[in-house]
Amino acid sequence: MARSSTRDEILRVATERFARFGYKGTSLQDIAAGVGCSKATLLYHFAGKEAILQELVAPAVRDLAELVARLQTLDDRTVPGAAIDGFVDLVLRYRHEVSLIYDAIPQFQHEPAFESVRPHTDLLRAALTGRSGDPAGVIAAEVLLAGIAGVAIDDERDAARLRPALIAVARRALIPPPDKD
Amino acid sequence: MARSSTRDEILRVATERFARFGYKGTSLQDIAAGVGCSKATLLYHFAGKEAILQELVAPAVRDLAELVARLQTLDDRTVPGAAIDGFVDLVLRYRHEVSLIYDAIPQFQHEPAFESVRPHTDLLRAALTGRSGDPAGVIAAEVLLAGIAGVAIDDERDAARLRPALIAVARRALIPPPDKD
DNA sequence: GTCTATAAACAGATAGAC
DNA sequence: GTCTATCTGTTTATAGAC
Repeated sequence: MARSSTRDEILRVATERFARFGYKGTSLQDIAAGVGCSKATLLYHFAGKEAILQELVAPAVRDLAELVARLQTLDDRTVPGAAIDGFVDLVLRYRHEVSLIYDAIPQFQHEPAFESVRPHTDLLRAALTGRSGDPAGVIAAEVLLAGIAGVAIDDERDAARLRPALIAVARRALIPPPDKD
Repeated sequence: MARSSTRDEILRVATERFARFGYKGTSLQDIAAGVGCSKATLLYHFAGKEAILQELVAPAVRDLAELVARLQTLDDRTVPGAAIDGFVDLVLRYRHEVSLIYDAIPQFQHEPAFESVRPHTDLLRAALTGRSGDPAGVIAAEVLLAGIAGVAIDDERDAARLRPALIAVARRALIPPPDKD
């Protein structure tokens, strides 16, 4: 498996444009211009605009599922730290795709390629709170999930520099310091 | 000042649809259907789709400017707490509008109605960090700003219940606990 | 596999009747 | 102030030549 070029280039340009201007804000024309081909060529390689989106997010959705499955094996005490590390790594590995998923979820949440995202982020949120169910903790976890994803879209910044800062803020916000009595 | 009805109803429906599906994801047709009138009626009351957007965000942008101006008068020690309280209140007062501003900024940041948003959020971010300029602190502030705005869009939840939880997570993440030596 | 040409649907916006 | 009808441009997608 290797040679394809045009197909890969379409995916590369589409990922970048979708993340910058949103799914609705990017036309096939825009992508074709970026690739240097015609719209018809795009639609030779993909069944439609939505098929490009689905192929784009598939690896990120798959890795989210893997992360959540791995977290299920941990106990309530160790799971928040692992969830933080895992989510930050996921988001930095798929910066463009994650922001695109946030963008497209309102429209495509019931499409096959997206239907697992909501339940998995629910489990991830539960893992971040040590499955405590505490309402304030749940809200804190949501703030961190949305915030980390929102910051990661800005790919001007070096992932290696971003990673420790994102992990640090999440730990400070979500993991209570040990009692001092 | 009182009677108008149709015009107010257009703004109400547009705010809700823009927040749910994004500016690009909402057509004049969608808004007209929600209001129960024709597209032509929309365009009698407003110069165009963008004019609806601008009128929608104006109060939120104005209050953001007021908040930032007020924060400028505070010293570096007290400013982070005031910035957190002020931003949470702003976001809860304009839940739909704030998420809409996040959505529309990439496209309209240079339009008159939006041009003050970036500089003001820069000042707000600086206020959240006590103007320390510490890179990790700046990233933490961005995570909290984006995360709080992201959570506030979900208006299923009671603002009175959300407020203390949002303030608590922001304080925990952004304001270092007093030294214990 | 890639192109040009074109279809079909939809967008925002206007004209003019009521 | 609201409507129907229409214009114009853009969108996704297809047909068919090369």
